[in-house]
Amino acid sequence: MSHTLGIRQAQKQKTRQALLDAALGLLEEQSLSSLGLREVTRAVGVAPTAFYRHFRSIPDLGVALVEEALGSLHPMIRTTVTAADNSEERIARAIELIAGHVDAFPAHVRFIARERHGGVQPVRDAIRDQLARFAEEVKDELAKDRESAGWSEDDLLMLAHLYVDQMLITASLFLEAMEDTEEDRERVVQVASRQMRLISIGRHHWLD
Amino acid sequence: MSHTLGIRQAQKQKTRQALLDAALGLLEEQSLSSLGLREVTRAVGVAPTAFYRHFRSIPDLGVALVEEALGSLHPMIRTTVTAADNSEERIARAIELIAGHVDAFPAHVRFIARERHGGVQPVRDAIRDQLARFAEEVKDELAKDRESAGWSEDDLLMLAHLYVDQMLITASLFLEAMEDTEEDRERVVQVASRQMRLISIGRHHWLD
DNA sequence: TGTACATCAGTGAACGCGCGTTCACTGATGTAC
DNA sequence: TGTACATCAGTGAACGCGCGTTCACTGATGTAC
Repeated sequence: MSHTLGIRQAQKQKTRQALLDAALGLLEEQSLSSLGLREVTRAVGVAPTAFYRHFRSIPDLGVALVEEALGSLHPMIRTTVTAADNSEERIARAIELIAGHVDAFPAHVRFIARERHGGVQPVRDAIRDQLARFAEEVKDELAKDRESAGWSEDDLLMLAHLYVDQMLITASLFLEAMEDTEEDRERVVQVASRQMRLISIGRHHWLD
Repeated sequence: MSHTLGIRQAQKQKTRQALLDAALGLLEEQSLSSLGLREVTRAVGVAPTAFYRHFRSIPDLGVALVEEALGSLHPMIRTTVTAADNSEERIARAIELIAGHVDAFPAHVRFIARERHGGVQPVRDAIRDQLARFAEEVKDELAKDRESAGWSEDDLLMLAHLYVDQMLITASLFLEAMEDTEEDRERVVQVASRQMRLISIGRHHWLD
């Protein structure tokens, strides 16, 4: 016998997820700071008051969206970093991974890029904390690489932040290029690859 | 005899500037996408309708703010890049320049960081265009350096974008650290310096 | 310098509208026996 | 299995409020003669 949720709880989760999805969709064209509670419930098709059964406020919903969005970025960043040393093929694969992630979760990527410096402080804080945790993980991943021999903890963390920021910049470029021609997208690939390569070269000669 | 504006035009410019200043102040705690016209006129002390004598809409005011804010960033980026080769002292000086600029124009820096990926498209477009122009200038500046011998135009532009992005990231870190202790600020200086150094090293060995 | 008219930055009343939040409610689901 | 009661996700009416925009206006500044 599988342990299923009660009908009530299952329905509640479904509505909650619908609110999150609707909000994410509406945030394609505006910032969280101007998103309205009624706007979200209207998009879902529930009464405005139903919102309060799930979230205290829009900023509260925003924080929940951070968890969801960075949950999806998590494996992407991890895999990308593992792939990102200075060999050409591995850099190319890392860039492809980022491009694929942006294609799969464009709204998540947009949300993080937009709200990272956005107008709602609890959300900014949540993103900052999650990205710091990512950087820590990336640091641990980098530490395993034999190229990291002789590196201090501080330097590894510095490099980890550089990689995380670079990935977000690249993801953001792919997002902007989503409706462009294949040629424009290729140009993004070229620039991102070269920037990643330059960082890899810097990493390689760091201890010279 | 100096050519002064008429009293009428001078007063109009003064009000216009007051609207821009008030908007910038209000944007410390929210995004442009949620900024209200009445909010801005209230802060200035004029009737809501006076707004229309100066701007069509809030996004229109936002575009004007981009010009103003990036006008102030312009000399900073230029000087920083000129200073940013791989010698330790020059990197330190570049970081100091960025820190000084953030101290002098925190609201401008915050506005650009926030609205670069914000919810108002015309403003995003204006920022993207201006940053692309900056990158072109930085490229021209880099081209003059003897270390750029043998570099392709594409590679120089790639490096220019990397520098511009890195400067914005650093500026944004200083902004977040503005109310922190001196120790926290020093940590930002350390990380930013090392990242800049790593990029410089990558640049130095690019043609190996 | 003075006068008569034109310009136009800023005003203030009025409008319709959507907002966030409160409250008592309903009725399906859950639970105790 | 059936019954009686409790829970609670979602409802719908109502509220006061601030919003963006329109319009005809005022009165200081500018201009022509």
